[in-house]
Amino acid sequence: MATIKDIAAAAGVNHSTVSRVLNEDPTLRVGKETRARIFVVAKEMGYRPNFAARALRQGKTGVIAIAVHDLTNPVYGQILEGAQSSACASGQAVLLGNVTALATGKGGLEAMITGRVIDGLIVQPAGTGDDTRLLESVVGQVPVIMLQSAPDPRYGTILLPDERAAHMATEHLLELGHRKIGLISTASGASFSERRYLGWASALSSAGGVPEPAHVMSSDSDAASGVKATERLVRSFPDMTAIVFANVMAAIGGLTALRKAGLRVPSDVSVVSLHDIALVDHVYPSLTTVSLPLRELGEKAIGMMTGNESPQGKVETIMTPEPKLTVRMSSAAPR
Amino acid sequence: MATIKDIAAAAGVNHSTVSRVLNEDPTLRVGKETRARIFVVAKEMGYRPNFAARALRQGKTGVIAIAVHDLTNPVYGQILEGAQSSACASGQAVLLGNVTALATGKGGLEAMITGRVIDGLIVQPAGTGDDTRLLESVVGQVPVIMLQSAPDPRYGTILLPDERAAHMATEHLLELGHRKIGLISTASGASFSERRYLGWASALSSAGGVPEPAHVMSSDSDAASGVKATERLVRSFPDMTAIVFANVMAAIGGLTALRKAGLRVPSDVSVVSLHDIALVDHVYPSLTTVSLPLRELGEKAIGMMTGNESPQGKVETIMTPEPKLTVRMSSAAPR
DNA sequence: GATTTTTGGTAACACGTTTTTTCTTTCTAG
DNA sequence: CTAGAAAGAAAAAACGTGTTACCAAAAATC
Repeated sequence: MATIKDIAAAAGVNHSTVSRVLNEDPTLRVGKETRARIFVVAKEMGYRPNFAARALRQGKTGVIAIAVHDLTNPVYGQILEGAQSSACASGQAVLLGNVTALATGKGGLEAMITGRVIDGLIVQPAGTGDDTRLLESVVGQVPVIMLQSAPDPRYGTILLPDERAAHMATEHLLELGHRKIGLISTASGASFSERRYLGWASALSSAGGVPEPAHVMSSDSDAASGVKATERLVRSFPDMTAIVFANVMAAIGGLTALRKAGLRVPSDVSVVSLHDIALVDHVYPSLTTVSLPLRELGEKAIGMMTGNESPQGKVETIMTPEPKLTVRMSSAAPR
Repeated sequence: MATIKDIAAAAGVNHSTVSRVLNEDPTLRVGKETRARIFVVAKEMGYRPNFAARALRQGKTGVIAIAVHDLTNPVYGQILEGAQSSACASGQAVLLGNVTALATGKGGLEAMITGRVIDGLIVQPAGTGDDTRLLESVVGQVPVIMLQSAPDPRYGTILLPDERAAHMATEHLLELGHRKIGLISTASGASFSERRYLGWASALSSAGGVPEPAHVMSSDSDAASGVKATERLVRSFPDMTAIVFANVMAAIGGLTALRKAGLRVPSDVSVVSLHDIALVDHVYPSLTTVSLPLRELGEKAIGMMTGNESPQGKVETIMTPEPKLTVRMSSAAPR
């Protein structure tokens, strides 16, 4: 509650001197003991600059919004945690948004941007129409970083090593001896779906196989959608002996679908999924996964946003930590 | 980017008149056509009030922080979604915090509060020391609402019908014919753990049984912790034929533990859990659950915070929608 | 001894609102 | 016709910062 003027009065100086001392203005020359006195007084009065006043004067708030679709999805949760902790470390704050609500205008994001509440926006797109609507309405008004999206000069982009991870997942199945390997992909049209497809395809090719686009089914990143996509795949291609899931929530749904179809995992069908979350140890059978650096994705996004250059047009791919294969019960050699 | 002065100039009036017209100041009398002109000009120039300036003048920001422990837990995700959508509807924004980070001071919440960034704080405590540390450091500085906590005159409280839900879960098992029913509770000392315990105990009592405190094991609200608690329970009491889980993530871990212990669900041990999340359809076997109104919890919290009276000391229990039992594969009559 | 330079700060304004006060004009009642 | 009320709106003040411009005195230089 103490303002800069209270500090100034207590220290017996002008309030502008307090401001300049606390902000370490290099153009101000101030006596050694005056400076010390100001610091002491400010500390003991528990002074904190008023956020609104500072934001008004400086034209920025230090608040970054991050929009995801589905807060109940642990995959996004990890990204959020990364962003959150990274933002805290640099004195920023993270404002939480829901893509669907935002896109429909109900989220008030529009007002947040034009009202200069937020300094930047980070979006984890799902590859749906909502994403592009949201993007169109905000790009140019505020720095935007799209996670896992197709690079574009209008916004910054951060990518995961999707191709590499999908390649590793597929390779694992190939090494076990599988040859008929399907892919449950993420939303068609999304940039990361593309890259994961390429990883799957390249692994098959380098093993002498032929990647069949028909062996790919699209799914959203949730269990219910994974169920349906898996049902489609096993109905169309009953001879598949293994499936790569581009998203772990879809994979969890996939296990349900396979069970209902009377297929045993891994003896009838092996399953490998991207995204190594805690949950995969607790589904049955536990899922073999390839991890992706999700936390780092969130961290890097904040880093790019708070960097001194504008994020526009920048593209970064996260290379460390590398994707890591963790073999669990859902994958085995074909019978 | 258009300011109120730009609107004023374009409409040929003083900027204060614009402000009062747009905010519908009832004490202002203004000509019919002047008012109309101001509205038109404001709309076509796309005017939005500057957030910082308004916050500075009004002494509040319209931003509410909500702190949870674990963003990757779908249970908390539902609470967040409820809070988020409710906040949006009333023109507020939700700032996301992590309890652990906040408590250690690294989260910058302290600065957010003393800097008047946030108008209020909603905390979902886990019943750990972090919660109380966080609480002590902020209570009195800003309105606080604790979810699912023991009521206290210093903050507002919102409760779920925990006892009723736990009672229903236990009753379901009793009706199936079970008599030896254990409880995997949530963090000991937490207020909601207490209430869930009472629900379990009262159901047993009213069926003529005797609730044994030894048949209760504490677990945190995550799968790994659920594994350990379940192991302890089945090791100590191999004759249990059913278990009530106070938290669904613990239940998911519990399934893993039972499987490893060689116990079949539901033929050897029946399982019922609180919290009806999408995931329970996709574990094996699918979980019988009793739902709790989590979204409503988040919504109500925002409602209490934005209500005209101070939330301090208020206590509300959410009664609608009622807890609902959904029977799935994990519960059956004992052999 | 006069002028410049350095030291150590102060004074004032700007940021964009909201709110309170004040001012002019026009209507109304007596 | 005139006092006062009401209508319609402008002016000014305030919120707490940050920043630019400026100033007085002391010290250094010419």
